[in-house]
Amino acid sequence: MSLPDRFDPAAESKLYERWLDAGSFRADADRSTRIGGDREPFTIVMPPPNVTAILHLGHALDEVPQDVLIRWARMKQQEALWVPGTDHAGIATQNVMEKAIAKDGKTRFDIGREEFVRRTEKFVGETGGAILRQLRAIGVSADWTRTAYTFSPELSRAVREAFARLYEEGLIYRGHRVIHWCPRCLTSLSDEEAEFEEETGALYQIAYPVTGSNAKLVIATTRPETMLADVAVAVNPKDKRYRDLVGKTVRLPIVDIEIPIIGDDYADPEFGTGVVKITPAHDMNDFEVGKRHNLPAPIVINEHGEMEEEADADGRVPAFVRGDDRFVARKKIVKRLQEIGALVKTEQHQHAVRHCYRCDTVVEPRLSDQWFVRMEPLAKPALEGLRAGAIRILPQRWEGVYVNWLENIRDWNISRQLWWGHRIPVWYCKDCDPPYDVHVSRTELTECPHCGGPVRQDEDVLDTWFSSWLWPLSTLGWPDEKAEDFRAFYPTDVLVSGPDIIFFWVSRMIMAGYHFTGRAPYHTVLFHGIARDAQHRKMSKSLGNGVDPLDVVRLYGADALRWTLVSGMGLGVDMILDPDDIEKTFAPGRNFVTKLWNIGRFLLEKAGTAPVTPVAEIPREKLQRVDEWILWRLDVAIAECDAALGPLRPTTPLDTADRVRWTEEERYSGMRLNDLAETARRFVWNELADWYLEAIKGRLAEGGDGDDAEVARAVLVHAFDGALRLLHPVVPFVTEAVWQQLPSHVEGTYLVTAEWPEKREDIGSPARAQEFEVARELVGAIRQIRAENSVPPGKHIDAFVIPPNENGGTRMRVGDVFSVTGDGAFGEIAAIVERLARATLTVVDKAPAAAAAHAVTNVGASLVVPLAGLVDVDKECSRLRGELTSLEKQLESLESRLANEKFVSKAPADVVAGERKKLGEWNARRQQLRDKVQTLCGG
RNA sequence: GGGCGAAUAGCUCAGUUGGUUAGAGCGCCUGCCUUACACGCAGGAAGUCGGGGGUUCGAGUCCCUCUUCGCCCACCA
Repeated sequence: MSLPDRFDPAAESKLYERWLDAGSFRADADRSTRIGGDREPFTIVMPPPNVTAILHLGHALDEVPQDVLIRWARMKQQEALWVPGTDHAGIATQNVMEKAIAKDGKTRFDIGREEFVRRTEKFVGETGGAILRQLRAIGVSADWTRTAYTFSPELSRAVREAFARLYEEGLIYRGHRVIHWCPRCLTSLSDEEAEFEEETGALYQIAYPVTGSNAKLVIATTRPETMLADVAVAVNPKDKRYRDLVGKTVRLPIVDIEIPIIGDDYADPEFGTGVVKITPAHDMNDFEVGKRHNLPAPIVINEHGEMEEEADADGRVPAFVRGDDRFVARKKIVKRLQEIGALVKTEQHQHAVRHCYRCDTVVEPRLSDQWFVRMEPLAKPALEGLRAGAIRILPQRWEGVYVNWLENIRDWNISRQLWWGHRIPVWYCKDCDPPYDVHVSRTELTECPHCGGPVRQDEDVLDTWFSSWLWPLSTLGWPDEKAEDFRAFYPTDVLVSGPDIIFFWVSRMIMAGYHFTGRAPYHTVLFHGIARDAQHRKMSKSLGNGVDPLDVVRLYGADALRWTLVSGMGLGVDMILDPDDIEKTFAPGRNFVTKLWNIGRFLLEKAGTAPVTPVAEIPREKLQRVDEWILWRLDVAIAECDAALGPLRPTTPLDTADRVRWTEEERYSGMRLNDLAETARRFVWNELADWYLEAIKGRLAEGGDGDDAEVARAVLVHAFDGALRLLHPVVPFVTEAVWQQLPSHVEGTYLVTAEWPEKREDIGSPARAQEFEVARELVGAIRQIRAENSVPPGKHIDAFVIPPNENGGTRMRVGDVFSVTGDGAFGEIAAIVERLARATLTVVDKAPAAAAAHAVTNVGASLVVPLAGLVDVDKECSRLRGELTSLEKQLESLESRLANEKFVSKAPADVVAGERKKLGEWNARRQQLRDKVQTLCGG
């Protein structure tokens, strides 16, 4: 039986189908220990891609780590659930639709709200699943039977429940204030959706004549067009220059009306001229000042960002700018001010201007009525959760960002003047008295619950993030807390996301989790970096510098893509990929896949398909040193992979039984997926393939001792099986394909659900394994000498091994070849050297002068191989003594701390336990060091 | 204006309580189509760990400072 010499990436989709058919990704709520089952649940909710999205590398960066984690948990025999789904993405999707309509020269207003929503639904229905289908191509092992959608009837119910509950609790209110407005999207935005961008603009100084005097007040502004809506100028009451003017008036140029001079701390004497114009309707701060001084708020810019007066503007907008765009008007106003001599000066000014995060239009502050969520009460538990360790954020540096945002949280504007989204569940009744004006309802209202009269639903929709923040709850059945999935899988475990949505989404989910369920929605937040190109620019559609993951899959396979992403993914580090050379970028993954495949081929060819003896059943004495060595290396690899991934979940009780926290020791450990990849790669390639496989070729070959051949075969299968298990989360396809071919494979089983390997209990004394290291050292030394002397590869040589001896103030540190010659070790080692270095090993008591001379004069006939590991004793002794001194110092302080009753009684139990454990480790280390010093330095 | 991060081989990156000779992949050089694999094998060259100062027996790792790049936050018109 033989296989093609490459793994065919096209086979990946067939494997995926087989997993689906086997139900491998389906989680079973009944099995969760939380509702009486026998498996711990491990849950991840997928950050839902926008329904209109097509797969890009950002998705892969998001999904692949999640897939690694969920596959790992699944193999750890957890009841692993990964909930997939999509986001209706209100403003983003609406923009897409508006662009589509614009191709017919129409706007959404031309076709009307109902038709617009209908078309969007249709569009989403047609394309909505596409992104999820694409995810399958990269191996995403989500439970598709639980696919969710933020705008589905079920999740919409959660949205209404959340709104109603917050309203009833007084945490949602209607506010009349200046908000961020996008004049292109024609909607208000939250603070987070209005992003700052540094810009160089102009700072204009304008003179306002003081009424009844020749004096002028010079104000500074970056937005002169808003002066039309000025209702006052403010000076700082402590400012000696101006304080006598408070109470007087100035004449507003162009508009030609009188406005008061007021005193307010808001005016900063240090900035500009120390005088600031007050425009309540078009600036957030001015609005607050206006409120304090009871000033009107005339509006002179309309929703499209054009100069247009609305109510109470009293003819402030002169004819020459009426209808103009705000930026056109700005120029005209400046020109007019110049003409009438009111413009004092113009200077360059660097400032941050807010832009719409969806269309990049400069945001306009706009006075209007919106619904807000009072955030401060929600922020408190979210902060406390992090402090108590119920939640950890990796990498740690994002904790500060999270804390800072929550500590300075501002109320959340959740109204959007859009058509695509959850309609705000508020109805207004005209006929009732004002107290009954607003009706919030969980169900559709057709008549006023108070007077039975007609009601009108709020025209606005909710911020799309108002449904997103419920995602871990709503996808599991909330608000029905009796829902099976909710009971079985909430709280979830890990949330993987990009840090760019830490405020939009991650923090708000935590707030919602605590507020609505009293528990954090997950215990671990894992932030990954973003994809950048070779010039370190963010990959983006507009720059055209992206890598299409599907191209990579088609060319090299999903495993190659996953390998490159995972092995290159430092914790939270941006990923630099070259879109112009995807061969170079993804070849390492492809090559690795091929290597795995070929190890499989070798195994099949040389070891056949006959049933294989389990390693555990092989008597220890039948194992050769190389067998013990590779089994030991496997144990080490398993231990290192476990350490790289860390604990699945925290287990230390926080307060009640169902709440847990991370200990300090666990908190920042694990989740190093690149370490998993590297460790497993090193084992399977550099140890299993390069050494073990080469070393046993002779034993497997025909004519070898049947019994011993079976030992080698069994160990090989076992070690490779272990490697495939460790690697499966990273490269699921090729590992499954190869695993299915192993002689140990049981028909109908899949690696995807096979058990994660465990290291043997007793790996304490790998002495015989260590003896194999001598062989590795010898082979390395001989190969090196061969290469240096250009000995032809096929040429067989003799090699003499010189015993370690004292000379020139140095001693051999490793050199115990001779101590193991008596029990057969030398025979094993010699055989391996024979095979791997093509050299016949001869041990000599001392270097024969003839041999040495021969080595120089007649290379290839015989070589003298001094063992490596020469060490400068003086240097090494000084280092060891230093380490010992320092360790003893630290031990002393540790001992005194543990002797301190206050520390032992007051410090958290796990801290004390940790210190005790450390004490043990350090003592052992001290002994080790003392022994070393004793042997090496003689006391 | 505040805060954070990064700087390690030509490139992309590891380097977890300070401790043997700082690692990997790609690239480069030499030799090999050795019966699993040239998407491979063997060997090799290559790093004053951004600069300076400090703590220590010992610093890529801790402290201070400077330089360069990047990110986040912020109501200074």
